[in-house]
Amino acid sequence: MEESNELHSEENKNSQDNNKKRKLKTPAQLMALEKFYNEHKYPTEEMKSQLAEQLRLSEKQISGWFCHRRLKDKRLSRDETQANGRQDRSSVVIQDRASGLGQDSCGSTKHGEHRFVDPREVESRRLSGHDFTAADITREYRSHYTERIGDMDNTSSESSSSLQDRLLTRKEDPYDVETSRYLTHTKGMENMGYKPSGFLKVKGEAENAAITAVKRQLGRQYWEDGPLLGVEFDLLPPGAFESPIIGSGHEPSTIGNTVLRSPDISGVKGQLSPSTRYEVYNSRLNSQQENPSIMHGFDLQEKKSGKQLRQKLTYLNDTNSSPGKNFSLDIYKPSGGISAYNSNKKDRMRTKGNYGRKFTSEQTEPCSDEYDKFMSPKIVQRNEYLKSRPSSSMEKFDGECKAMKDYHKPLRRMNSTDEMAGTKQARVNFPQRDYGTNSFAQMPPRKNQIKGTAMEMPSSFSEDETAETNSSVD
DNA sequence: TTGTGTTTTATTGCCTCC
DNA sequence: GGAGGCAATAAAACACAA
Repeated sequence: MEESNELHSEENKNSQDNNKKRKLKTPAQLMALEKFYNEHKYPTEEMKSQLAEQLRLSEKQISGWFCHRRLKDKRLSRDETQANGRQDRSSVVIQDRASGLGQDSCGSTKHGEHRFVDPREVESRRLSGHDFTAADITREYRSHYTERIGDMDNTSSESSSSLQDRLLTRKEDPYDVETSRYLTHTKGMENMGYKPSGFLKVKGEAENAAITAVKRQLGRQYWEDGPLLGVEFDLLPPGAFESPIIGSGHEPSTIGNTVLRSPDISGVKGQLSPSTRYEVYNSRLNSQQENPSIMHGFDLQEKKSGKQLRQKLTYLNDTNSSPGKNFSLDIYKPSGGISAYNSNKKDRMRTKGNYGRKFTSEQTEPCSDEYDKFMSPKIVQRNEYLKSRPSSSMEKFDGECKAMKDYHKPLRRMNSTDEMAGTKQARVNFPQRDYGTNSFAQMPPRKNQIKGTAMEMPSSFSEDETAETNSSVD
């Protein structure tokens, strides 16, 4: 350990030269990391190196971040499991079994029983294409990128297990509608050749049974595309939440033969779905980029709204991040961990941490285009992905980075005057937006959306997107 | 403004695999 | 033995309530 200590001390010296205190990752870095994490929970050294270079972080930091990220996933999954354990022990069993496939993304070598499938092996296999036919890969990519183009979540067999787990183990919450929807869809995907691996497969089957049981208990017909478990809700007034959540937003989104509706959140209390700060942040950024002014306007008015609204919005957001919704809401959503996942944290489903953090002058955006890339409108990402998928993630990484450079050139920060203007603008724009047919990125951001940091974050809002947004409204 | 609680980041030690 | 990873821990950064 002496060596490592020396190394640490050396690094400490170096780092301390720069800053004695720990540095927070910038949003760009976080997004990049999250995105990469969702694709590669166990990045190779080369990947780490490139990532570090691109994000201007040390490889050690990268490694550390990934490690902590995996731990976070694991911890959250565990907590989630415990939370659900009382209500559905079978779920725990299933989950534990499934964890060997990916739930334990860290593939802890300490847990020998999980070693039979090393996540790294899965990862490498995924990378190398083993275990998948070319068609499977194609399908995976297709489902991956069409389900949520530009979305950080992933449906790949293992890398999203954590999120899937969290999403799929929530029996007690209304979210299960989405879950069942997702499972239903998963079935469909099986028919299409998509085979959920490991956890998804096992979990899905069991979950269906549980959902069926719930349906029976309710004694009412379960709506595949309707309100939650036989509960009908009154439509929200168009002005609710200062956003047209209802209105056009209730127009079902149609993808293929699947009709997806934005779930009615009225009357749905609490039971927030998992959401990482990053997710929140991401969703905020999505909202912001869609129309930065909206954020500010909303933020200003929302401060008085309190938790209730936050929860609703959170649910909205989370609902949209549910797998089932991903088919229509191609939102950049990571499969990241949860910041609020248990009873203790339900009320904490608000933005915290990084998203409100201010970046010091020392904390420069390592790759503003990188940042923009991940902030990029879904359309751009869709085009990116559909156009051509780079042979490697890093290539894609680079490509996107460059692409976004051009895309967000016209961006500039708003000054306080702009902000005020934006606030006004927001009030005008809000009711016009079609949340039903667009991603929830266009939904009203939550309270505290980019509080304080809003001005510091490079906006990806561009004229093109303005046009796009407006056109969608029209 | 301050105290408290949470999250993130960094560090360290140990373990397992190669 | 080195590399990579996990777990525990401390501390910083932050949000929020009083």
